[in-house]
Amino acid sequence: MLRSPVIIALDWDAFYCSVEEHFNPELRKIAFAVKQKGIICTCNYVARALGVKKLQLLVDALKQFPDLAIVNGEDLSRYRDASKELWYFARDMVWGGKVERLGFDELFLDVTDMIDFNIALLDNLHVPGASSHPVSSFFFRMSKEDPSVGFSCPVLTVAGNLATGSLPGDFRGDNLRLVLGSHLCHYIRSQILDIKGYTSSGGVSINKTLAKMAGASHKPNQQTVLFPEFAQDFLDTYDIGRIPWIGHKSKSIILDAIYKGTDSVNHTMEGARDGTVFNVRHLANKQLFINSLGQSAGDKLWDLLHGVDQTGVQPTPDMPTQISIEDTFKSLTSLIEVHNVLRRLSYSLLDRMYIDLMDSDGGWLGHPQTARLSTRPRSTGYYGSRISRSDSLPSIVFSNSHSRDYIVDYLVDRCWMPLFSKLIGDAKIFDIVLLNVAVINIEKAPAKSSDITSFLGKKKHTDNNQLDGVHREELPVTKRAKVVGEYADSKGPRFNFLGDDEDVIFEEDNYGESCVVCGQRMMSFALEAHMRFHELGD
DNA sequence: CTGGGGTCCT
DNA sequence: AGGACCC
Repeated sequence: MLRSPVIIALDWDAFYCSVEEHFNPELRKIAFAVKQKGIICTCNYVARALGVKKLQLLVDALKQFPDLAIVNGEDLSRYRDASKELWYFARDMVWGGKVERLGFDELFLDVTDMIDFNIALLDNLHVPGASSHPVSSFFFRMSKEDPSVGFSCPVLTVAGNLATGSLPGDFRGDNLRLVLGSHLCHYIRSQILDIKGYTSSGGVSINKTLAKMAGASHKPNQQTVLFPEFAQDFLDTYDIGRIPWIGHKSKSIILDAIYKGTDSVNHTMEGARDGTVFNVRHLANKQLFINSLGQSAGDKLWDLLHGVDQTGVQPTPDMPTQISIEDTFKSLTSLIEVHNVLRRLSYSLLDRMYIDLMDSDGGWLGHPQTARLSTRPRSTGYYGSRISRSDSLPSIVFSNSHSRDYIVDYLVDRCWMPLFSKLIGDAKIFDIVLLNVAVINIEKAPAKSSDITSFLGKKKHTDNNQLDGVHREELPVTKRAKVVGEYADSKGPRFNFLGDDEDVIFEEDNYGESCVVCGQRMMSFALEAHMRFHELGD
């Protein structure tokens, strides 16, 4: 018999606020919001009770609620740290570590194996011929090895809310597995609250989308189970735009396709078209979805309307696939301003790389291959659209023998500024409201091994790619010996100088820079004044 | 006025 | 390189 997965969706309540309350418990009692620039990105439940909204403009909220306390949340470090801690904590409880993170505050847990193991234990208690399991209390085991690790739960009842308010016809098969899932969900949430101090909302169902939507239906600090026999009824009342993975664009395309040819006067406003799942299901069909959205997306979204979500839990890797730092401004119009911002962003980016890509010994766990610079021009395209340019990332960022200052200067002048020139092209005048620096294409470093020869044989090619010629020439010869020494110690690859046989003459200090405007070479510290010269001159 | 991040697909 | 989606 085909068994459905058991998926738990967890969502930390008002996450940024919870983190701030963790640092400052006084906040717990008052209405406060976390702001980023001119917007309230989230607020605690005390504030929500007053009517403060998420994503509300800060000025509007303060007009309406003059006493609302405001915390600046533009620096995400605290939230990122807390997010990682909670993710690891949850992951340690889930067999096989099958936990996927979505944003900073949501997790998907595939607990199918844990449920199946415990269902087998429950079945051993089953009396043949009896219509249901005879036990009202059951010890759910959280460890295969240690039978004393786990929790007791009443297996004849569901923990938390029911998505449609009704119980399933029977408590066997997949339904029983979801009932166990609800108790597991409750236990995991209790552990997270008791040990980490964070409340959460939980959803339990047979796939990620249904679990996520179930969890969102009762907040905060609650959980909800959605049995598959009620999934369609549950979904049918929702607007399609509220189904995860159906965004504004897809919704618009779908409704356009359905209402194509109807009187546009009557349907100028989105609200005039019925976008409920029920309505869309009955007015459209799979072929219409595929025709308007393409085979892949059409197929996927049509399935979603029917509670079918084939995407399993994809365990989030320890290393991110990209790291980016950005800032927004009213207006940035001069190279010197851009230069200064890129400098500041580069320090943050380097710090992030040290935190996310290094092990405790200072060895690199992964090497980004590409640097990407993104901007948002003031008023071209729709709001939020970005343009970007990328190039290979100078390997000096992996150096442990250069100062942070040196590496940042190098990055700004040799990487970000040239990319910025490429971005603005021939235009001498620009107006930028966002700058984002990112390192992407992060290649996982080979596992540490004492077997140097096999390691070299495998990594020779990529290591050669990783080392750009400029940097190779600039490394002082004393560093070269040091790096090779570390290499032999198998601390993980820094630079590969093997195969580079000829002796290179290194300059004492080769830190000259070229001005991106006129190409003149100068020391980095002179660049700022030089840029100002250009500003005044033009 | 309209964050600061992320992932995956095309 | 951009665009869709998520938070």
